[in-house]
Amino acid sequence: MDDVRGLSHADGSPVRVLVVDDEPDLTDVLGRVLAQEGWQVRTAADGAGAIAVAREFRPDAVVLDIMLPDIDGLRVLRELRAASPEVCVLFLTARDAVEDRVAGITAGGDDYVTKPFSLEELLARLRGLLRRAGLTRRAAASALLTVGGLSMDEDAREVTRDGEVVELTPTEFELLRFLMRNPRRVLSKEQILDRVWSYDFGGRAHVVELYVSYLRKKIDAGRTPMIHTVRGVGYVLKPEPR
Amino acid sequence: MDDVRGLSHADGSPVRVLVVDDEPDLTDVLGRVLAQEGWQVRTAADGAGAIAVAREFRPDAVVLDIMLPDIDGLRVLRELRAASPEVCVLFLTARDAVEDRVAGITAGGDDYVTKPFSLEELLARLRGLLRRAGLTRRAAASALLTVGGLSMDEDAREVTRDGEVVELTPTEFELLRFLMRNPRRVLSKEQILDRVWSYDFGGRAHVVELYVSYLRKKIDAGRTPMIHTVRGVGYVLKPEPR
DNA sequence: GCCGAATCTCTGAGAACCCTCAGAACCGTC
DNA sequence: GACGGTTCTGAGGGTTCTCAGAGATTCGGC
Repeated sequence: MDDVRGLSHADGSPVRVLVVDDEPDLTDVLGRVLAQEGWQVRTAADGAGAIAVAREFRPDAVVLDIMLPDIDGLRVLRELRAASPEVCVLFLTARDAVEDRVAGITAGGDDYVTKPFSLEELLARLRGLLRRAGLTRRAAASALLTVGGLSMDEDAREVTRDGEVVELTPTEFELLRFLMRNPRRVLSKEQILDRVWSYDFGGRAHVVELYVSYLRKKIDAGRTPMIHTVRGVGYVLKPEPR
Repeated sequence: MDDVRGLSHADGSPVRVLVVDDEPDLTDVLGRVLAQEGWQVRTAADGAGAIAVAREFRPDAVVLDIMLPDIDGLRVLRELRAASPEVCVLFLTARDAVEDRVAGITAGGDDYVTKPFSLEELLARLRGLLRRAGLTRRAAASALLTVGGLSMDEDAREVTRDGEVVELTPTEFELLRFLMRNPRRVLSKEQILDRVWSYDFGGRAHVVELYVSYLRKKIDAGRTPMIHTVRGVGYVLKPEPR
């Protein structure tokens, strides 16, 4: 379970993540979700706060909004790096500000997510960052999720059912990833919507039904179904009984 | 995987690289990239610092900017060589200052890269230096990359697909090298841009699409495609299934 | 077996994304 | 200074993806 939910240090202590953004709603949600994933979380609302917190918290990773009220995010980054060069950074950026400002970021191993993002995407990126940082010296094992006859290689973005490759669109992929990270657990449509779709998505839960139907067509077609409807509640992904 | 990512000494200890440049942004990114490649890295911002660090760090290779704020780079080199004659040096030079100064130096087996450079180019040069110096675990054979029916001789700059030689322009070659070093892993356009293009390149990710299209014409033309588009994410190089 | 509610699926429109072409700008060479 | 090769910009066009609406279907309770 440990490898699926929270990653931890070699000694078992939880990974520390610092979240920096000036919207309290966002830091709140992020803080809660990350904590739920088994990480130790602190938040800060601006650059000065981030630097102060980092000094004593010594985070392993930082989720950092580039647009901060006081100091420029890239400047904050440099400060953080000066204190601990190893720290991983996941940037949050507005869609249009991507091209010019984030240039060079992904080269150093860091990554970014454009607002508005889905929580699953942010989590996946963060996990990837930490995984790669912890594994630099060893072989770069790719993240492999498996549930019954289903398996997903997150790096290659390849999904197979009973050995056969299945082509998925980005949203389908994201939905399946969420299901595979929570096998045997019934997930409500609202829960799925909150995790897989961007936080500013206004639409109804109807899309979830639609995409579950897409997934079924590609994954369960003709085989023993793995995606089950729990009427009035939501959906479960279960490995077929052997 | 180990031979692809980090090179190491015969005894398995990681190769030590010292990076010397007065721009913190540059040493920062370089340091992280090199560390990610499995090397042990230290940085210095000037000649005096470099000499001091080298004394105790005893690097196997040095990435050295010729233009340093305090001491002339060539002077630093002489100092370093005096302490350990074996050290490999990769010079960083401004474009116009090339001929007069570096010409003589490279005779000694060292190499240079002109600013602004792409990270892939610098990495390739550094790997080449270390390989030729006999620091790698595997034999000092020429660097040969192979993915399915594709193979690339980095020294000869020759690429073949299913035995047929393919002519590539410098940028195409660099792009393909990056893809071949990360087979089966989906690379985003931003990632590719950050690695294959020079760090001062202001352009849009659109160029990546363009060059992928060039590469496809030369490499995949008429054959089973190896370069695949992952819509909304990026590109992957995959060996055709056998 | 019937009914209402929940769920599934089909369709189409709009948007996002990607590929390619043509030409301009930029080399280095002769 | 002209030329060939390379790199990059911009625009057009085709494809794919997402999502809303509406009808069809299934499910569970009665």
